Amino acid sequence: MAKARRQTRQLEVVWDAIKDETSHPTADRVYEKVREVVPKISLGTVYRNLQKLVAEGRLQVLTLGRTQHFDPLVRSHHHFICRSCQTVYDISVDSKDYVLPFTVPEQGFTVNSHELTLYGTCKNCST
Amino acid sequence: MAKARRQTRQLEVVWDAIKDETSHPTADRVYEKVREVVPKISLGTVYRNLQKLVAEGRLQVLTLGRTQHFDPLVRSHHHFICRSCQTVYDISVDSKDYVLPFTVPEQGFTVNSHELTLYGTCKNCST
DNA sequence: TTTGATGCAAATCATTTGCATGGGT
DNA sequence: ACCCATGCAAATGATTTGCATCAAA
Repeated sequence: MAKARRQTRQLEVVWDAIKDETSHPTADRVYEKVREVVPKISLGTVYRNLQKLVAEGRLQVLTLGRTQHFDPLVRSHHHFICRSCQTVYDISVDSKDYVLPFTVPEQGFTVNSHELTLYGTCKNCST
Repeated sequence: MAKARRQTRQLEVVWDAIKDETSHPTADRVYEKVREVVPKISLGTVYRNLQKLVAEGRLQVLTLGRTQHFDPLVRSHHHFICRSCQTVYDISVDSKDYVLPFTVPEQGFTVNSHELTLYGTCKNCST
């Protein structure tokens, strides 16, 4: 049987806080934002709900350094990270002509997904 | 003036421990290995020397989850991570014609490097 | 001798977890 | 009522850092 999914105010508020974010916030950042609506929410609950959303495929996780960033844009896309200001930009893959034919090390390997990250300098930091 | 580079036994031993590794060891794993040669070395020193090697471009860092893995293979290559056993495989890029060209979000962005990671199931885990 | 490198332990940072209580269903 | 979700605080895991001492140069 499927696990009971429970509709709580906290989960709803966490989702509302991130669903339209394009800034790839950290859990802590989401916590601050959510606190404005539900001041008594705990950081642990924010983490638990973010995990839940990730498990459901409603969020994607991007690890930068040691910190997780959450990203509601789930359709296939890549990231551009500015080495100067650390800002993460989404790169949508409209022109899929850019997804490449992969060659895997040996026979017997199956590729299910991939992640492409570009590093460089963004517009703002190019001075 | 260039910073004084000091040749220590610890740095040498850390390098020796990792220079031919293909298993993408963590700092802790390197620590264990190095201890066999210099039992009194401290974990902090291992971290400091790994950082040093990374700064010099002799090692590459690969972050999996919250943990850094170190990789002496510095020539351009990608990674294949098995979702089942978490093993990291190197994929060398002989034909570099294989990722570029990139389309960046807007004008004014400069791409210096990129990282491509493939996820899937490796030979051993395919049963 | 000078001062960067080390060993040790305590500190930090992000995240997770145990447990008693609260609130969906 | 059942039992998942929450709040709180303590625990964890990886990495970093302060400081006195050591050892390359």
